[in-house]
Amino acid sequence: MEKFKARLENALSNNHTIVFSARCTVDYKGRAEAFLPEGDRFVIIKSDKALLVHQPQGNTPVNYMKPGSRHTLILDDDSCTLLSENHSLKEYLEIAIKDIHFLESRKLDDNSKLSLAGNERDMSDHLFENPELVEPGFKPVSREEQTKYGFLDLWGKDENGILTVVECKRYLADLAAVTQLRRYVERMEHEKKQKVRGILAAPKISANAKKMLEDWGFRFSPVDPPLRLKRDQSQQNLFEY
Amino acid sequence: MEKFKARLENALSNNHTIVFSARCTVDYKGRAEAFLPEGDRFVIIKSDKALLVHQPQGNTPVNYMKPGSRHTLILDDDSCTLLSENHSLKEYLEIAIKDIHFLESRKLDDNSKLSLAGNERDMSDHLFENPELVEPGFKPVSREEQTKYGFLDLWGKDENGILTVVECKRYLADLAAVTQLRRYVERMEHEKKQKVRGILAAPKISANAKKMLEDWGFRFSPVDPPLRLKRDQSQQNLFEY
DNA sequence: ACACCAAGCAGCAAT
DNA sequence: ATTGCTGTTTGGTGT
Repeated sequence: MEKFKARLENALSNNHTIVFSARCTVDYKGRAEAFLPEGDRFVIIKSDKALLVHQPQGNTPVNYMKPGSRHTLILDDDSCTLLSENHSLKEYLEIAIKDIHFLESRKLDDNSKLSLAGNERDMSDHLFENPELVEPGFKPVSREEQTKYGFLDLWGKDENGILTVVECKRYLADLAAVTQLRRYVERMEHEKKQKVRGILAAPKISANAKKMLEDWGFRFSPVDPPLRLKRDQSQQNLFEY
Repeated sequence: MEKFKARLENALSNNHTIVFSARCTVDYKGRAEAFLPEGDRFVIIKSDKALLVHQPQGNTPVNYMKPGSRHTLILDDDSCTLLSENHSLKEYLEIAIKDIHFLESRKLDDNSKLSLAGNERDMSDHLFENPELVEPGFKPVSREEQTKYGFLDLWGKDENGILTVVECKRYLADLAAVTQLRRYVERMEHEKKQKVRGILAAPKISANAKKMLEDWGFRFSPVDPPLRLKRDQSQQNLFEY
């Protein structure tokens, strides 16, 4: 335990990224309150002092602390407690450690950022540049525009010159997407004192959402998910088969 | 590299939970497409075959694969590639490994589930049992009820017997919360053919949301966040100071 | 399986 | 800092 404490504190003070495996219980108190009974988990502390507790299953950490937390190890007789505090967020986490399986730490050298294609912004860009996909005669005017009643993905005029608001969804359009569109349409009608049309552009729409959309006189425009990243020849790889 | 391959494959076949640190690049193709240039990261593979790539900063993994993926290590001359595939989700991830810093794995014994208090359900329970917090004279009838137009947190009758729908939010009530409430109110008016009131119960509301709420004749009821877990004396601990 | 919704949401951009 | 909104959202619940 003393060895563990020394290694952990050294790693923390050197801004290493740390992972250890331990049998433990976890207590959390902050935005909510939670307790996790005894079991084996991996604990990660990053160089920005974010902390993650991972069980052997599932995509998400079972407990965590935000970056900028303070971590203190308190030794008991044959156990120890890792206390994580974030006073500014009023969040506190306590890992009662019964047994330590291993600890590794390392100064990670990584300044890279993920580049990603195929998000909703790409989709509204795509529709802005290919307006006939929304509907024939659609003339886009603006996209990604902030208003008091929300943030418009895309708007323009239809073939008859009527103001038209388009809300994009990458996958299924649901009830929330319809109410979102409706809010934008109403806001624009109120601002511009004229009739405004609403179009929901997505690959799919749920039955309930479709009914609500039609109740409100809006239109669904089936649109494929946005294009993928173009990659040069050197990045052609094992994906193709 | 051959040693790494042998250890990784052994750990995978024994359903260990694995963590290794490596200098690598990451490619993802699936719901979107992404590329992460070279850097040092931790990679975790869980016993359910979920995979996470963590950079030294930030709360969330920079890349990941869902549980049930298949992982294969392909050896090159002085490097190797970890290929993760999820055919049913059509997702593919490729980690091109330049250097390995360490690998640890372990069979984690953990059947525990997190117990959590202070979520939105607790809040609607609390208001159901203490209806005067919503407003004087409010008589709750039902909560957590599914309808065609959505899911009602709480509804009942006000002091004058008027049907009243309550939407709860644990923190800030925003524009989306107002449109959600509005959808429920309209649905219930349509179903019951009578006037229905709407109340948004939350600790706070944004200025824009408040304006929209009032435009629609709804009311904001300031309500404290829900109660925390009660803990017995044996669990009184280091949090208190 | 689909749909709807909360999340200790996180992270980002714009005000 | 607050607000609004997307997310390779995740995870849970109900139909």
